[in-house]
Amino acid sequence: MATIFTHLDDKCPMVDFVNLVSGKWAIPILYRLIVTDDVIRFGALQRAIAPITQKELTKQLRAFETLGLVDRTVYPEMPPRVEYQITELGKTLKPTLDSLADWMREHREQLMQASETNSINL
Amino acid sequence: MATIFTHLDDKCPMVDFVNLVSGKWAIPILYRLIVTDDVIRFGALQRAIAPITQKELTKQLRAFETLGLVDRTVYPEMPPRVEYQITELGKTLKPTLDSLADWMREHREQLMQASETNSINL
DNA sequence: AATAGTAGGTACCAATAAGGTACTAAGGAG
DNA sequence: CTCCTTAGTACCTTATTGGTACCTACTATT
Repeated sequence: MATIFTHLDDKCPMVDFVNLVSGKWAIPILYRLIVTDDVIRFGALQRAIAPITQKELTKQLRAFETLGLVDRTVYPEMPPRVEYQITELGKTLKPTLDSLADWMREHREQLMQASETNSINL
Repeated sequence: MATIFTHLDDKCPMVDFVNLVSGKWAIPILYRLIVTDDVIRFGALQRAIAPITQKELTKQLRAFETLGLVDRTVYPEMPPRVEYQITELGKTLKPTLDSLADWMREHREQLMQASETNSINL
């Protein structure tokens, strides 16, 4: 999951990045919270990032809370209500993730075609 | 590893992204190839992205080759020589990854401090 | 009144991904 | 002769992820 400081070296900021913000669903979760730009409940978040599992979403959100990227508010009701929101620190990732989303939208077809013609494990 | 198309939906470009460009070391590898902007041998690449293992680097590079993000040239010599280079398609990721590297450099201290005070699994 | 659905988890087990050696090839240096 | 080189591969162990089932207590349907 998140944050193994075994190799936080200056050599490569990306290695630092994967050590701090790791996990398959990390970027999709942060991106969804950023584009929402408001509080969002756990269930709504999960549906937006489908097919992430509850367990993974919980684990990642807790890690992001620890890093100060996400705020978590629990309402002691039944059934439970928990609201999440991107922090100011988390919002500083917006330009970067917007850029990544644009890149993906622009090159999705080409990438899919390449991997199909070169036959990859489906 | 790379490319499971089970859930390539339009809902979230980031979910598409993690399905195409997946793996812990994917971003560090692409970033290193992009900043190098020239051919680089397997060993040099591995040392630059330490502590990645040979196996992981090989696996990811093959996946990127399939996606058309990386060129691979084998020289039938002994000891073997294999050179890798980012493609034009791969270079289109440069602004995005530069932005991510800048973000990491700018917020590294804050993130590390947050995770230390909030005590995370080391 | 008994069941079904709700939302945010947790516990447990299976599947997958990643890491750690050791091994290979042909030649050159010591 | 032995060691060292490089880009892998094979084999095995560990870490991460996914797939159910279960819990809480209230509300709506049957």
